[in-house]
Amino acid sequence: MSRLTEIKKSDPKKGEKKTQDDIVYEHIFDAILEQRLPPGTKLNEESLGEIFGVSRTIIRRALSRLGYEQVVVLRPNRGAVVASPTIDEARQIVFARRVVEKAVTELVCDNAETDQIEQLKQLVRDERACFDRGDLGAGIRLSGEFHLRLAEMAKNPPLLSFQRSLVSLCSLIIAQFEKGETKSHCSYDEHFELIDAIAQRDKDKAVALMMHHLDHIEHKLSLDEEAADNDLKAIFSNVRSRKLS
Amino acid sequence: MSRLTEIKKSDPKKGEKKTQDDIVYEHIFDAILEQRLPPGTKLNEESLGEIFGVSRTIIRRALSRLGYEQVVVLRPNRGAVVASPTIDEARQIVFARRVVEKAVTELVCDNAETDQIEQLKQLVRDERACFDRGDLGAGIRLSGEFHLRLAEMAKNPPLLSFQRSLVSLCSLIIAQFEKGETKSHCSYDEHFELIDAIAQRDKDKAVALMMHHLDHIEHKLSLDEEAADNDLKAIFSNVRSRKLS
DNA sequence: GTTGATTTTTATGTATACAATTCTATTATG
DNA sequence: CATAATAGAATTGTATACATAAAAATCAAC
Repeated sequence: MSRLTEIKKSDPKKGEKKTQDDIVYEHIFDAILEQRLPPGTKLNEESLGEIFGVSRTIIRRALSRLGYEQVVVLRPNRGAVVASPTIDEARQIVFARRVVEKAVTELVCDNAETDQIEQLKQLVRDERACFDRGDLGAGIRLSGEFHLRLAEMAKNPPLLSFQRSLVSLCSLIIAQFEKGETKSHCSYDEHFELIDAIAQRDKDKAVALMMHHLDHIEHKLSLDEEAADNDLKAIFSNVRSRKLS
Repeated sequence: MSRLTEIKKSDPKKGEKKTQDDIVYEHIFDAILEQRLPPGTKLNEESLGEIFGVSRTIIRRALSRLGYEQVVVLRPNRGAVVASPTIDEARQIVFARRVVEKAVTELVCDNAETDQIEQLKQLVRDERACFDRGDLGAGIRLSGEFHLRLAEMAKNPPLLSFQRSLVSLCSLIIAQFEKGETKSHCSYDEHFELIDAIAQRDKDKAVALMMHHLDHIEHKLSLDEEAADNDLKAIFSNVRSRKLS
């Protein structure tokens, strides 16, 4: 396999303290968020090493970090795969996100500065642009970044770190349970509403909007559950009329 | 340095799927929780490797996991040290814990099974025994385990993983800001009360008790802040009567 | 042809060697 | 005497080699 991405060792750009495994981590992370690496994909250490032009040491570091965030599943002696949460696990993840997002939203209403709010708006404009031009992958990533930016604005590093894990897991869930349907991704409307509520320092409204926002994800899960159920029933609809083995 | 702990490679005990870095991770984790490794301690990779009888590869894995949980601080090219949160950071950690513990407590009130509650009680009895016999270290660890057990009972893996990080950070905070004072560690009383509320499925009471429990930690921080302030004032009380430089 | 055992191959886990960086001690200089 | 510069030691970062465990392929027997 050829080296798609050469990592320069000495790239003395401003403020770049990123180490090599950070870069690999972010590339894989983004690829998962943008659904270029769908749930279940095996992540071979040597292949990744060749792709990024680094040794397995670096790849393993990046993978174990992703594993800690539960975005990939590390199976001892059997390598890493992109996580593919069940519907139940997805519900638990969304629940955890409700808990965190509520706290984050309230903190942001208290602490947000006006220029930060302006930056948020720009981010959502970018998000809208992506969806408009059909770039789903980048759109989903920016949608996730919106929520990460909120967590940053809450100025609580532990919550931010947890949010990072939850946002990527949610992107994974969306990737897994929302095959093909694009229209549901018009989340930017809700993002704009949320920003307005925050700008008005209206905690109750902002939290309500956020919960409503999460309801949408959860609703999809129920739909999918029914669909899967129907599929199974369809697949085995002939069982009763046949001899069982 | 001698090998304090030999790790057997083939120890086919029941259900033991622990890999070597898990074991190293837990040993260091426990040492931090029990305050045998005080905040600020440098964690030298080679020394740790000799102590545990493994190569730096394993040690680095364990350290980066601890770093991800923010229990140790990883400074690029400069090694790992046990985290020593400032009072502000401590407040943020306690805040995050309020958020998680509230959710956990409510979930546990809904889902706790009677035999789990009995196990909890036993745990707190053990905790009390530790403090009674003066084993602060083990007591603090069991106190932390009480909260981890609650998070397990909430049956929400993402919340549990976050709780794990927060509990160890809180132990660190207690270690840092509560030097010498033992009497404050009579948290087991509050733990018993909390168990009762859970057994009665009284959500409001349980949450209130939990918040009150966390108030105690936060109160310590304020005390310590004042103390530090007083110390500084005492140290420099002679400045005004002296020539400055 | 299907099943099961055995070998071969591939991938992961761990140790080690070397490179790059930071820390420390010594010396030089004002 | 303090400060700066520099050489050396110690420590971390990365690549690689080897050990070990899965997975795949081959072959045997039925």
